[in-house]
Amino acid sequence: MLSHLKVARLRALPSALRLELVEARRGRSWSQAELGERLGLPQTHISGIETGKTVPRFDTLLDLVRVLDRDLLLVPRALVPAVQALIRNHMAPGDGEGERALYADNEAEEADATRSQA
Amino acid sequence: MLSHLKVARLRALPSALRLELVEARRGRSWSQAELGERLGLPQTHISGIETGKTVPRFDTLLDLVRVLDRDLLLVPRALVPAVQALIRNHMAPGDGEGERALYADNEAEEADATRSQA
DNA sequence: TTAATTAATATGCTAAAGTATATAGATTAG
DNA sequence: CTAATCTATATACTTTAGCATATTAATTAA
Repeated sequence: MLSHLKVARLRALPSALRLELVEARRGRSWSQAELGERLGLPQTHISGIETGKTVPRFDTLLDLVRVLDRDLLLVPRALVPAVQALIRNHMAPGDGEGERALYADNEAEEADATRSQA
Repeated sequence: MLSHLKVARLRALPSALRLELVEARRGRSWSQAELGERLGLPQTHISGIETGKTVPRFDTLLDLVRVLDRDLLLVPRALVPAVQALIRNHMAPGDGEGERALYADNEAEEADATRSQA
């Protein structure tokens, strides 16, 4: 039964994505409190998201990335590498803006693999 | 017009995204229960997400789209149109799969509860 | 018609997101 | 040094995602 691979649930946002968020915020010289004000979120929540303490709802994360001039797009798996290349190409090499990587794959990160099946 | 509008919080996933999820699932001839089994989610939860009753956490939505052979990518705003074009181009016209639109912008969903109660 | 499948809804519950506040540990400016 | 800023953490509280279950309605087939 190899088609029964259960998806390991993330316990936090992928570190690459979190890094992107922090870099984008700092690239604008915004403090966590400043970013929170623009979103109507407390500074503590921004901290929790950036440090991986909480997994935000999709709407929360969407608001967050949009304030940082980004968007979350639904992309067919087959096109992911192409989109990644597009983004990398767009980012000037050695850009001081802190625009670098994009969040791509699972990375397993700190997934809680333990899930008792009935 | 006024430039700095407060970010209106989504009360549900954008309808375009929800539509994509439903079409992708049906394209694979999966019932809500079948999809839920693969994710470890109850059918009722799938229903709630698809109908806009609940906003899933990011990890939940990520699991969901990945089972449907898609991914959520963080894309710089300036590149959103290019990525959209890339996706549209990739979708062959008349493709048997339910691959059509992609989720793009806010759309001002609002998602007022459609109370079709009896 | 009956029976099975699919999807939506309702209730109750638990876990966690989200809010508000205060504060400690850094860092930087004075 | 003090003072201010930024970030992480802690506590308490409210809201809601998520889980389990049952039910309703609509569809589909026999």
